[in-house]
Amino acid sequence: MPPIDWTDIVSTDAAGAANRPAEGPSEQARELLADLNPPQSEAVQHVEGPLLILAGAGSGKTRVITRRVAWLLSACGVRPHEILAITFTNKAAREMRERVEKLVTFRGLWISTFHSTCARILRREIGVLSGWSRDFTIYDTHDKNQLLKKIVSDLGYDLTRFRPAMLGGWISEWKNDAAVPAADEDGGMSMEHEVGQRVFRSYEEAMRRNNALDFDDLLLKTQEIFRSHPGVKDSYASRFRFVMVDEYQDTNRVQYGLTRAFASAHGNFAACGDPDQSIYAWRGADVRNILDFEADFANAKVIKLEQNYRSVGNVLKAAQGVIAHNASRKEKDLWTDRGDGEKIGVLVCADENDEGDEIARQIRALLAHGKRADECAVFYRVNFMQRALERALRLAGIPYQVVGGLEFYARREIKDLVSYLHLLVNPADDVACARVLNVPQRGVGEKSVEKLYAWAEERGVPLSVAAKSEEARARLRGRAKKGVEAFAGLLELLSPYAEASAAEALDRVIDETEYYAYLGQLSDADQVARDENVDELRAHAETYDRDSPEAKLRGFLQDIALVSDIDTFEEEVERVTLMTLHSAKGLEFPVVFIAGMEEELLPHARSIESDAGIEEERRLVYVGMTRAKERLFLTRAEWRFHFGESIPRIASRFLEELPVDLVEGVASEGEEEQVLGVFDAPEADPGLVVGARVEHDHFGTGKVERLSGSGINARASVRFTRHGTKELLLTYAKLRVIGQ
DNA sequence: ACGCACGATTTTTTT
DNA sequence: AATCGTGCGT
Repeated sequence: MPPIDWTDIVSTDAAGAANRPAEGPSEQARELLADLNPPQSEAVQHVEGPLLILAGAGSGKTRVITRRVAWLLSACGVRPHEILAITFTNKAAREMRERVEKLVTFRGLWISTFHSTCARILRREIGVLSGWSRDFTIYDTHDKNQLLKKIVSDLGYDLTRFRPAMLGGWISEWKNDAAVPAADEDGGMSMEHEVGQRVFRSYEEAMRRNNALDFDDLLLKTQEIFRSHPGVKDSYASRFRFVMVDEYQDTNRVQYGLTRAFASAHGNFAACGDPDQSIYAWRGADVRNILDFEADFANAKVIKLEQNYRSVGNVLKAAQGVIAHNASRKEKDLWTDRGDGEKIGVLVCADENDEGDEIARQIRALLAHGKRADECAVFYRVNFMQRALERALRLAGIPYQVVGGLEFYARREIKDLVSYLHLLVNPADDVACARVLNVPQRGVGEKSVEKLYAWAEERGVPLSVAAKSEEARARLRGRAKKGVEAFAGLLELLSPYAEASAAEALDRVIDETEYYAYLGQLSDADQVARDENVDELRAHAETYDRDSPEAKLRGFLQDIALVSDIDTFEEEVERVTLMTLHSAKGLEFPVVFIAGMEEELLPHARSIESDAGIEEERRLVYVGMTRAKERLFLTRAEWRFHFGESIPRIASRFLEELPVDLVEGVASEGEEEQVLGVFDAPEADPGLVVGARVEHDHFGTGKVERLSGSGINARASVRFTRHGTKELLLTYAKLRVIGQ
């Protein structure tokens, strides 16, 4: 379909066009509907009023959303800046933008996550809240824990009893519920909660002093501004005449409130989601948001998308067989007109290494049958399972990429450099300052940092101000004093670069701190990797500058604060993908493996006590299974290495919920493991040698130029008379030898 | 101030 | 098994 230039359709009268009734859709706009089924088409053409799209797995949801955006722009005279589309990840946002761009050309459309949207709004509006400026830093979980650690020890509590991560979890819960912790049965507040409350208060004060916001704050402060300054809210609400939220089943109450605020002026709100794929209740997502949609938005139109275009019948039926066991669930009829496909492979393995090897073996067989590595994915419940799988794939020589796990931006060297950058833009950021004060080593130890902190706190000024103050430095002596002086000089030198482009500022920091030299003297096993990571960060910055030249360093920092694991996932590369089940949401692969189908892992031990917990785990399995287009394998191990010891495992209850007739390769307890049928490499034809003339069903006759690999990976390079040279996998391409 | 050794603790899932 | 934090010795 050729791109449509919406400016042509909307006409020259840009200001008035949006308020006029839509003219009949053009020929080109009609093409947007051509290949849609009736409910999809209806959803795309819905313009005014609330709309709920209940989209089953693989039902073409993304296609509907992108088409609807294109439809609004090209057929309804809506201007791009009047649309706000919220996605679950930045990656989804990027993809949606690309897909809409293929249909219509536009500028100024807001497509991003809740967090990015709020960050963007706050950069403009946060001035109305006292304490924060537009240069605020976004603290990630690590930064937050650092700050909490300092607070807990300043307040004199025991860090092993009150772990920062645990307190951080509580604080997040309290904030999002807008509630203080509940009292105990006996009416009093437990010691834990009392400490928690105290830490909470200190934390909030510190965040204000540091001009910092955590992930929760991004949403909450936006909401707060909308409440206290209705004018601000109205300006956004009237601007965004059309609001769309994807993955609505995974929104929390604050996001729900924000959604209502955005849609308050026009009521043109479209939500899209699937209650069966709600997998984030543990971080506050509330399925009621989607279940109560019709009650919340009067005259809501509800459209169900029930045709699955993704999976073969067996995959879909198996997934439905599992999800049907959820009691609290609305019935749904998903169907597919693709064939049944293969049965679901269930593999029982000895231990986690065997499980990895088994998966690697299956993948090699699939590769031999013509699949590409990037068509395969392996999902798992918890990150630590990644290691055994990686080991097996590496041993088998199968290229792979891991999504998430050890995050790029969590690495030490990256954190160091990014902290310098944050400090330039936001000198009040004490967490960043404390981190880099002695990086590279300047002889400034813990004691000296404490002295500077004390001086700063007496005056209520940031740590960086203390470092720059001669008066504060007078409290130090010797090497420490010299070191802080050097640090202050460095900050002075770097400060103009707060206004520079991301790459310029970063390069300046790297040069002035002699960061590569520092990494060099760091006697460290993964030194090379650290260098590479820094290079990668520089490349990131350069790319960012090129893509968004006006955004500069500030924009870059905001961007990288909000990247998620899945955002770095590359689909174009020919590699097997390893990721958690949570990351897999919204993706699809021809071949899917789900590893670790064991009790206490899937369902996870921490979810096992409550029915709600079990049901969420079941939905997680459902999400994983429905990612598969053609072939699905579920694996489990009978022993697994955990906490340094081998532990016997029992099969996941979800395996028993699979419809028996859709499963192959099951080994019941104690029985010999069966091998699934696909893998045996056919005997190689002895006449197949370099120089042999061969015939292929598709490419006709040709001559063998080169042979490589062996067994199921044996390949031949053949120059065909009519089709040129092709590299063929022998187990897949049936070559007949017809002469020498 | 810094390096090393020991011991504790860890594993949900993520914006 | 591996990381992280603590405490001790230099």
